[in-house]
Amino acid sequence: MLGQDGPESCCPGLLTAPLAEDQAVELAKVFKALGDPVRLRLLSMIASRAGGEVCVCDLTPAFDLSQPTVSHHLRLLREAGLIASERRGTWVYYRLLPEMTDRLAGILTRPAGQPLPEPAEAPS
Amino acid sequence: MLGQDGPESCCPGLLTAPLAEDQAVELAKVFKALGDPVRLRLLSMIASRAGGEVCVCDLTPAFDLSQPTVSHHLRLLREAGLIASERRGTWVYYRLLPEMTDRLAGILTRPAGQPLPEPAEAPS
DNA sequence: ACCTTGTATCGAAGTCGATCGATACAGGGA
DNA sequence: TCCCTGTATCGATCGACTTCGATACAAGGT
Repeated sequence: MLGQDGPESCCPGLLTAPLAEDQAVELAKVFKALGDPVRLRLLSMIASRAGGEVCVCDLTPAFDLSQPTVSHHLRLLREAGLIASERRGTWVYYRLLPEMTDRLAGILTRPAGQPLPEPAEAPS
Repeated sequence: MLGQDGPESCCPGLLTAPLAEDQAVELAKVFKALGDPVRLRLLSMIASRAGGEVCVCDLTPAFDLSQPTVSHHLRLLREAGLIASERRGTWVYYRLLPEMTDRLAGILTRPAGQPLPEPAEAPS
């Protein structure tokens, strides 16, 4: 997904060169998963947890939402490649997949020397 | 917007501490603006342009979309604080606001030493 | 003043997404 | 085996979003 580490497809960064259509579609799925306050809070609760794992039973009561709704949001985060889940006995634990957040951070980081903005010419 | 540079409110990062509700709401607006392939391509076309500015008249024909639709997407990117616009004569030029992408990159960057993930105990 | 071109706003149509209650599934304990 | 708890899936509802055509607005040229 998202080109992993092929040197040509994924990593020149959003801010360096125009994004191809299919790369944009893939990236948009991940950003869309982050585009909800509940999912952002879920992600930050999972990522900031010492030990790297959180039980769903600790996440659900932190929201004024039904259990199916929280489960739905966790599913979207998982399908976006941001978190992974593992069942151990009765409980399910979620953990951050830092490869994806690392990739997003890289995509949003502009190269060191940004050309200075000066007024453009009138277009054709 | 989004706490600017108060040392307490915005910048500990998504991955370090649980996000407060209102911070999550603000952040989600920006990520939601990035959660669409058309807007991602628009942003990357604007950001990667030498000179730092792009005329709308150069952006619109790059999509199989009506002119009002492209204008709508540009508006959402602008309202998210990702780009700014300026009219010069007949044409309108858009440019990247790198403060916002810088902030997102910082928010998605985890601190150097991430604690090693090891299985958690059964919850109460 | 009028027309022409570039851009934004408006209102409507169709699709997508968040949320819920009901229900199914998984696993441990009596 | 049966029940109880934790979690996921299903189906429906309702609001939000994307898209369009029509139209308004801005600015330059004739």
